[in-house]
Amino acid sequence: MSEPRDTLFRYLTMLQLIPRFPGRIATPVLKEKLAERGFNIDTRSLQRDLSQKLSTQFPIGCDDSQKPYRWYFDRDFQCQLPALDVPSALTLVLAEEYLKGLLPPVVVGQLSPHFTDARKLLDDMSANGLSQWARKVRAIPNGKALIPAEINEATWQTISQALLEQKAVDVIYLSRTSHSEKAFTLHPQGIVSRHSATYLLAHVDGFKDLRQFALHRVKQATLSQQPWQEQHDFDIDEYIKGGAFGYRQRPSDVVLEADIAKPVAWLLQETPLSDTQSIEALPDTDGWYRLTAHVPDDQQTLWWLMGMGPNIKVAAPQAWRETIKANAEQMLAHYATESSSSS
Amino acid sequence: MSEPRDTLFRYLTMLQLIPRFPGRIATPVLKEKLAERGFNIDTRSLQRDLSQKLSTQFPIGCDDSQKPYRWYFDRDFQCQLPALDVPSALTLVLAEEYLKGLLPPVVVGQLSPHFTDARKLLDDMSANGLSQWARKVRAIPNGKALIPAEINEATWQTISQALLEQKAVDVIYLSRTSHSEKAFTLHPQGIVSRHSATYLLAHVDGFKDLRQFALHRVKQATLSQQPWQEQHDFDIDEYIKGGAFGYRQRPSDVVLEADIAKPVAWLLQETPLSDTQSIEALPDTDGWYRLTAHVPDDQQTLWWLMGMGPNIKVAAPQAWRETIKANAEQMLAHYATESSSSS
DNA sequence: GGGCTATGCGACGCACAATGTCGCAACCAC
DNA sequence: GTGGTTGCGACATTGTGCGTCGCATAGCCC
Repeated sequence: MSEPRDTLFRYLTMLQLIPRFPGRIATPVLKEKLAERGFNIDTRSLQRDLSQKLSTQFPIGCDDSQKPYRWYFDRDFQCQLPALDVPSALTLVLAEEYLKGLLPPVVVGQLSPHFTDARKLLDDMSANGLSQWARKVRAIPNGKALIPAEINEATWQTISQALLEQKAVDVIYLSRTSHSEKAFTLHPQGIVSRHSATYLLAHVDGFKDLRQFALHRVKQATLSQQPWQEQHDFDIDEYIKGGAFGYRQRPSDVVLEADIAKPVAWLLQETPLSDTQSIEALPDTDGWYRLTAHVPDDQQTLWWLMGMGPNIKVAAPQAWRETIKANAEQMLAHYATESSSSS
Repeated sequence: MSEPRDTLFRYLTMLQLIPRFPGRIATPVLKEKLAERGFNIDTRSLQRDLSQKLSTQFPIGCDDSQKPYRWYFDRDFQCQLPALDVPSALTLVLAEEYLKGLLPPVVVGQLSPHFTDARKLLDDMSANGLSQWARKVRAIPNGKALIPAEINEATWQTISQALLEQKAVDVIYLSRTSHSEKAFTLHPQGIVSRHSATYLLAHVDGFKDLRQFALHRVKQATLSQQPWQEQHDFDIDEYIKGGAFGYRQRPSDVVLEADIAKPVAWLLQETPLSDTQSIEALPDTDGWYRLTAHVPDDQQTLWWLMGMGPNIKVAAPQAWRETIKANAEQMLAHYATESSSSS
């Protein structure tokens, strides 16, 4: 079934099968994969295509140190098939600004071909002055950006691959005290990215309990020979809600009632707390409003409320009110004692 | 210069020049653009390629209601040239989870071809059970996720394009009080995305001052005939630092000194506040540490400190200490009065 | 309506590009 | 050495990419 017009398509398939640099693919493997997809082609043709057609027109390299040659794409080459349009490129730029503070640099780096692609498009477009756009677009992160924990590129590659392909990994892990390195075989069950750190949820080989491993403390990771052990009843959402990351959440929502100052009212009118919120002006107050909303009963919401400081007075639920009050009292106590006896 | 092996390359260029659906491109325009890029080809060949080669192998549509036919890609088709690898796909999934809470849905939607691509890869990969990965990966946002303000897709397209191509726009804008719609001609100077709302910074036609326009209050936007007015000395970072978004920042850093409880110390050891921070255990305290760090003197940092509540005691700078103390006092005052009057 | 232009499309034919085959060389394993 | 695997140059054949021509259709202007 070597229909003639297949040529273009076959080239495209080849280009898709050749991985970006850290990866490589050997000629016979490529032939095999092409055959799987219906392109039965002679080995010789493949060789010709690679060494004469593709590698002269594309940033494709060849590792000819071993005999079945290995082919790979330049690390940062990228080509979108329908090219990016302007709005998408702008969105990518915004996305990058946000993600830089949220994900470890290496992980964002994983997407760098996309981002550079977007930047190039924008640069090319405003032919007059280059990088005009860079002076015009900003993302202001939601909270304070801590410095994301560095993780090793190879680690990320291995761990993410192991998780998704359901394999075990052998890791060398730096324990929290930072003094002892230990070797484990882990059975990955999930990944949670939170704040600026990323954690692998896994069983240690031979144990039943799930533990968290900070990826930036993994010194080395390789796919393991051990068969992967699945935890059948694992539910990552349950796990998180269970409080494992300090985000305990009771299953049900609560009704939040609070008085809020004008700036908060404005903010919430634009970006509501929930889709059932109501805000009503309070009479006889200097610009205060009554807020009612169904919100999840979790740590995040409580923090947000506390972050608003004196601009918000929580009336219900009672528990939150108590917490906030106790919190303020404690803080005050700190500063009161500290100013007199600051030892 | 019709070197023979150009064919593949020409096809690729064509595929890049054909825009995704909302856009369309007419055959003669395509010919023109190809010529610009060095592909001088007969119109007939172009037509043949489009109607016989590409549109049978790719999700490409044709609007033949008017005579110069218009061609376009299916709305959600996407093809990465070096195909996505597993780690990149996983990163995209994480990125999407974060961005959903940060950018308006339509803007994230702009990237949906990328995300669906990633999901498809992951689904295909774990051939055994579909969407395995979806049960294994979570991103926990940094702060409380408010509901992102909805904006109109056409609005985003028009505004972003106008900003980047330096054009004026005619908009119909719903004023903050939500009752009156007004028509303006705006001269876009920048876009700021913050929390879950996105703002256009622009001059109103005929005025010199810069104003903020929330994109979700723009009811309609079209490119204007008016020539674009630039504000030459505009610097978006200065503007933001000036406090326009409630993030006043003094130019210099300050030295933060504070006592922090053990959990905070752990957090900061993993994801530091700044690259100069030091954390030392305090003797004779039950797990408290002394933190010293150079941090920017901005609202964000102050909020973060306040968010830590009683787990952190700020010693310097003095101004922050006062602010936090005053804050706690005010809050306590709220609850003290309210608990006596409202219960 | 007539003529002009722009566009799409079928047909034709030539040149040359794509591909399979063969033979040889290099390398590796045993 | 021997056999298997892979890369590569050469060659012949096929057929396809592409320019060209002619015709049909649809506007547009006088």
